[in-house]
Parts: sequence; structure tokens; C-alpha cells
Amino acid sequence: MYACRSGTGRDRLLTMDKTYKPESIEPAAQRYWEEHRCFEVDEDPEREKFYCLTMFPYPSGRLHMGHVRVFTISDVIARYQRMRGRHVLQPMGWDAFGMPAENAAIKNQVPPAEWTYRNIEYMRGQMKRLGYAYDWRREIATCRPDYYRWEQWLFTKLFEKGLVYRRNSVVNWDPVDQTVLANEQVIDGRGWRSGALVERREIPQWFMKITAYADELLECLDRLDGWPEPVKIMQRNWIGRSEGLEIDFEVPGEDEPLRVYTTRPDTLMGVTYMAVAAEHPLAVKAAEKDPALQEFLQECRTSHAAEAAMETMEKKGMPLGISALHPLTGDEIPLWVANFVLMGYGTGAVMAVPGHDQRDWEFARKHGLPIRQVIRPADGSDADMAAGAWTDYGILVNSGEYDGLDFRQAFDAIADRFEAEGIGRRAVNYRLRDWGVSRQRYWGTPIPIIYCADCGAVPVPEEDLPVVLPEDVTITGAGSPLQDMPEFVDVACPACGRPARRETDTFDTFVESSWYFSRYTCPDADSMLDAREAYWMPVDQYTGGIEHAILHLLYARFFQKLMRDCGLSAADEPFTNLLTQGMVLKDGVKMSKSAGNTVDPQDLLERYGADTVRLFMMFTAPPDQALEWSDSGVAGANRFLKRLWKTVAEHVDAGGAAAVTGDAAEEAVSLRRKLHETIAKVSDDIGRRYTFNTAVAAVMELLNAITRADGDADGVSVVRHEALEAIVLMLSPIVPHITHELWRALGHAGAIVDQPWPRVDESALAQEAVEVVVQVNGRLRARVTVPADAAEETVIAAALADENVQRHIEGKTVRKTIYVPGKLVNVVV
RNA sequence: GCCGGGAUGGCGGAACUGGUAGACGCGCUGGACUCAAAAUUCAGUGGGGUAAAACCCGUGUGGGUUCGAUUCCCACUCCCGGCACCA
Repeated sequence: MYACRSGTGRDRLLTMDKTYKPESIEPAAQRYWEEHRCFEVDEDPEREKFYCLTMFPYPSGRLHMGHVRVFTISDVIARYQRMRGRHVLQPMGWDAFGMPAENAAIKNQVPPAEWTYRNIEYMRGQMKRLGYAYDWRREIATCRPDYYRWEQWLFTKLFEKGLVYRRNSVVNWDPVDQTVLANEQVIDGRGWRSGALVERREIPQWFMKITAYADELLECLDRLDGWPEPVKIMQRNWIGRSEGLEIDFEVPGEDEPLRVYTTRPDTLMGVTYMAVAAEHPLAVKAAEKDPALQEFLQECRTSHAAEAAMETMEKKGMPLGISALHPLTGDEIPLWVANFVLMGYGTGAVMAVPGHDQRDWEFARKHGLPIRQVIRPADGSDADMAAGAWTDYGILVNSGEYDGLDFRQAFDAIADRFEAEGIGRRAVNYRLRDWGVSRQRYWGTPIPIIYCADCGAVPVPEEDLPVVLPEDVTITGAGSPLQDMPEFVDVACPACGRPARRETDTFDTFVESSWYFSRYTCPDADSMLDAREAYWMPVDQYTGGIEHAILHLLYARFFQKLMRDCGLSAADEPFTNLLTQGMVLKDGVKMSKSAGNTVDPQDLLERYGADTVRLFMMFTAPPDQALEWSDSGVAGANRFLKRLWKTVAEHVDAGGAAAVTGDAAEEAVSLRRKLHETIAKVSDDIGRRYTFNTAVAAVMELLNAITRADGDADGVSVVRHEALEAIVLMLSPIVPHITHELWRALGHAGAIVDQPWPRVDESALAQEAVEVVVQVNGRLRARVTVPADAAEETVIAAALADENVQRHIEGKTVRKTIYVPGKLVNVVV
């Protein structure tokens, strides 16, 4: 049935230690990989590349379990693809700018740069201890001038192309600390350090025109087959393309009409009031002679800038005492100011249709404004305006000449009329807003702009880049130290040479993380990217937290298109396949410093070694689900590795594969079937499904089967040898150190890291008999064993003949039988 | 509030396309080994029921579709992620 392969003879088996000692085998394996430069890769057009990438970490101090989880997932994929023959690149680097470094600086009186570089050193050591297959020559830290200079360079190119611009926008202002706060630093509407009530304040900031790419960002989602559907849906909803009408409402006494956007022009006759933002000129003007209104506008300003806060706060409003004219009827529509209308979004004004919008309905109810039904359900049923708004599409009523039209007909009729009259127009609108990249913080990439009284905002010329961030500073917590550094701020205008001021704001750290994946391909290039980019990009497999589903992944997609349009890349999209991994929880909540429930990977590494930690992470939950931490689960993973070690040691001790003297026993045949079924399952689980937990479970089952098999039966030792080799190979992406050692112990001179993935022997899978489940009315009543190639009639006859089945159908009429080949018979009575 | 996801034994999870619910591991119980413990090892382990079986119940809640539902549909509850300055 099978030959005893040459090369696995017992003469080459080595004697091995009886106990598993990760503390000695792990450093030895790592030394081997380093000395043989196993994971250093250069471009090789002859070979099929595979770019495997993890979202790079912020160097916060020490690795946490979330890091270990995501790095391990990615490492398993990289090592698996390597065994599949791909030329695999797996780089690592540091998302090194950000607020925590400034916070640490205030707390510990250590400059952000020093703190960051120290953290990088420590965390790099931890990663090496975990045995990840990285090409460390390509390491990147975004806080290095040789990285961020190219980001500054790109910004100046985008400036020339008109893709960046400066305008006022809202920030959280702490009036006591006199500083801008991040949303995270606003707790219950107050500054986290000062406790002062936070105010919304408008300041000039730089923006990138992501909205210019809104349509392309939307359309390309349809072609991202390797992305999880929920992520694509979230991005689609975030971009939020809608088709509607822009309508101008005349305001008596005002030169400019009040412009609003609506996706429901069919409800136009139901408009009973309009609302504007507190910062809207009409509101400001009306408040000039109304102290109560003045006070209300002030109250609107003291609120958190975050959308979630705006949406959940109590909806408040006041009448402005002026009206707009309805464009169809000429009726007066009262104007209100409301705290839920934002100046920065759209036109800062909305038309309100309480009959057909729930928020408008609630506001109208509260303030005694009229609620008018202008749409009725198409099925003729009643809509109860007293119970709430009817928000579905329907047929127009109480709308004069438009009565009886449906949504589409009404939309077109009203749009055509307004376009002819010049008081409205069809418009496509996006929920997506341009990306504000200015941050009033020190520890970031300086924005390469110089302000001149005569020339305005002037980009720093290419030959003056990079604008280097001074690293020796003292952080106080109030404003950026750059503002107090004349040697940084005072410069000559690049255009006219007269004294000018350098921008002291820095970039949002999402800018650095929007292109690092490309820089890994050519980390030492003396341009932003070079020809190596074309070999490696796009990333074949990108792995990271689901929390990045929208912002980071959308910005990175945007940057890819910017780089493409600047001639730096040919790729439309940066990431072909995306895997979003879940959080690490303990006691049901996210493992975090603030929750005080962290487990330090370092302790586990010292106690059990890297392989145990890696195995636990991969076995305990599928990668996209939350993983619940368990100390005993870690011990269990360690126990499995010890058992694997012992099983191999005993096999080697017993002489390995003994020669087969006659026909192989049934024991050996079924064990070999199990082995090849397992290879097929594990290949599919790791290669297609990414369910590493079930892959490990299948290997555990196989090891259990080996343990139970009768070692004296003829052929068993040969199959056991074959199975142990396959187990060691299949586990090697997950636990690379122990398998490195076991591979040698099984008699191989070469390293397992260079071995191909095991193949399925189809001939071993053949089965003579199968077990078929028998149901009566869908309830399990029996199991019958039939030949694998039995005909349907034969199987049903066998099922009906079963004693227990007979008892359940006795005295009843068999109405029909359902047969699922090789699996199930259901008898319906 | 809006968008997306989730809920299965004591616990983590499995069941991939509507077809055997609970694979694998942890924990627990009992046995072996030991002076004893740890480690290891063997057996059992959803609940009820039985001498053993049969059988009944069971995948967050309430309905529905189907020969058959953890899986599909409708309504809800709770938890998690995101909401544009946390990364």
C-alpha cells in the first residue's frame, strides 16, 4: 500500500532530551534564523512574492497581549506562505509619533524622543524573543527625519496640485490650560487636567481633499474581494454618498438665500420650520438684539466637538424671530437655531419635516411646532402622525399639484422645476468630510509651510526638506514648545526672502501610518519610493485590529491613490486581503492599563517560552473574534507541547519507523487516513479560512489518535513516523522553535524552516463504509453503516429496517424520505 | 443617536453551503503512580430521566419559514468596536 520511504531510516535519528526545554531550544532556533538570514528578502522577479504585513505598533513601552496576538497571526500566515513556496516579505516598524510620548514627558520629565527610542529598543527585544520572521533590515520609525521628510515632500506636491488647503475648523478648547484637547482628553465635557468646561473654538487648520476621491474610494470597495464584508459596508456608510436637491429659501431682508440640502424633496410641502447652527450668520445677527438668544448661542459653544457627544445630547433650540419663504407656496417658515445643527457640515442649515423625519418630529413636539403629513403609505394604510414620523417612501398628499406622485416622480418634478427657476439643483452629497491633518502638538511631523505677510502660506522648498523636529525640548502641557523656539519659528520667506514664520502645528499621526507599508519596500531610498515598490506592492495580507476598519484603512487607501496620481505607484489599492483581529479580553473586558487587568507577555515568556504563548493565542479563539484570557489555557498549551515532545522522543527512542513485514494492519490504514484528512483540513483552515484554532484542534486530534494506536500492529510505526513529521511541519508556522528542534530529532539534517508544506495523499482518503444518520420527522433516531458507494434505495432500505426507526414509524404513513448522500436520511411520517 | 459585529455546557470555543449541537482545550469528578503532594497517566463529564437503555429538554428573548433552523426571515434584550484630535 505504501513504501517505507528512504531517508527516514532509524540510522539517522539522533538521541534526544526526554524533557521539553524551551529556554534552550528557543534561543538556538532564533540564532539559526539570524545566522542564515532566513527572513531577509530582496526583490526576485523569478519568484512569486507575498507581502505579509501587520499594522505597526505604537511604541508605548512594553508589548501587550493584543500586540502578541496580531503579530503571531501575521507570522503564522507569513511562515505558511513561505512553506508554500512564496517569496515572503514580513517587515516591522514603529508608529512613533503621538500623544502618549508627550504625556510621559510631562509626567517623567523626559523628552518624548528619548522616551520613544527607549521603548522601541525594549519592544524590539521582546519581538525577537517571540521569534517573528521579520526582515529587520527594513525597520522603520516614523519619528526619524529620513522617514517623515518624504511625507513633508508629498504634502508640498499636493499643495501644488491643490489637494491640500487651509480653512477654519472646530477644536476642543480648554480655557484654563489654554490648549487644544483631543476628544479623548475631554471627560464629561471638561478638560482632563484642568477640569474646566471645554469650548468649541474655530482655528485655521490644514485639510487634505479626501472628498475629491470619494467616488473612487467607494467604487474600488466593490473590487476588494479579499476584505471582510462588514469593513466594506462600514466604509461605504462612512463615505455616505447620497443624491438629493440643493434648495434655496429666500429670507426677507437678507441678500443671500438660505441654502439647504435634502435627499427628500418629495416632503418639501411638509416643511414647517428650519434650523441653523449656533455659529450661522443669521443666528449671530438675530442674537445681537436678543440677550436670551445670545446666552443660548453661548451655551451651544460649550460642548464637545465629537459627533457621538453631539448626537446623544439633549436636542435644544430657540426661535430666531425671523422667517424664510417656502419656495413653492411663499408661506413664512419660522427659523430656529438648534444645538444639533453643525456649521462645519453641509451648509449649516436644515429644513425640517416633522411628519417624515423622527428627529424633526421630536423637536416639533417639544416646541409646539406644526406636524404636517405630506406622504401616505403606498399600500393605502394610515400613518399615525401622533405616534411618530412616517419615514418610508410613499405617495404624496397635501402637496397641491404633486399629489399622487411617488418619490421618484416627485423628486424629478420638483428638481426640474427648481433647476428651471434657478432656485435649486440636483446635487450629490457625501457624508465624508475632508481630512483635517493639523495638530497643535509637538511630537509629530512638522507641517512644511512658512507664513509670509506678503506671500501667504508658502510650502518649504524641496531642497530645504526635511523640516527637522527639534528633539531636545521640555514639555509643559500648555501648547507646543515649538512656539517658544525662535530658532525654529523665525525663517526667511522662501518666495520673497523677507522675515516669515514657520508653521508650528504637526501632522495627525494617521498621516505617517497612511504610507509606511510602501516605504518598507525601499526603506533607504533617497526618494519617497523607488522601483522596489513595484515588486512588493500591493500588500498581499494585511492584519490588524477591527477598530481601524474606517479611519486608518480609509486614509491608507486615499494615500495609495495620491501616491499613484503623483507617479509613485501603479497600484490602485494598497491591501489585497485584510484580516481584522479581535481584542484580547480579561474578565470580559478589554485588557488595558486603565482597566488594570493586563497580563505582561514578558512573565509568560520567561515561564513557558514563546511557543506556548504563540500556541495559546492561536488555539483559544479564531482571529477575528475577541479572545478571552485564561491562565489555565496557557498552561494547557504548554502541556500539549510537552506531550508532543514526549511522543516524538518515545518514537525516536523506540527506533523510529520499523520495517513492514506483511500487509499493513487496518489500524495503520485508518491512522493514515486520519493523517491525510488532517493535512487537508489544516491546509484549508490556515490557507483559506484563517481559523487557526480549528487547525490546532485537528492536529491535537491526530496526536491523540497516534497515542491510542496499537504500536505493535504491522505498519503502525511507519505511519506514526509519517504522521509525526506531518504534525511537526503543520505546527511549524505556529510554534517554530520546538518544531525546529523536533525536525532534527526526527532525523533531518536541513532546517524545517526550508521545508515545503506537507501534501495530501488522495489515495489514503478512500473509505469503504460510511455512517449515515437516520431521522424520523427531523429527530435523530438511528445510525446505519452502509458501503460508501451504496445507492439511495439501498441506504433508505437500510434506514427503514432499523429497529428503532421501525418503532417510530409503526402505524404511521411514510409520506416521503429525504436523502443527503453519504450523510443523512430523514423519514417524514 | 447613527454605522458594524456578537450572544452556544461550569469556561474558551466547534458545527465551513439549512442536515448528527457541544470537535479540541480548560475546569471538575473518579482511578493508577506516590509515604504524601506536584507532575504524569487512564476513565467520565450539557440538563432531566433510566439498573442500563429508550425517551424528554436544550444554541440570549418572543414569533415565523422548512421534512429539518445555532445557521434563513421579523421584532426585541444585553454586550463589544467605530463615530473624523486615542492609536
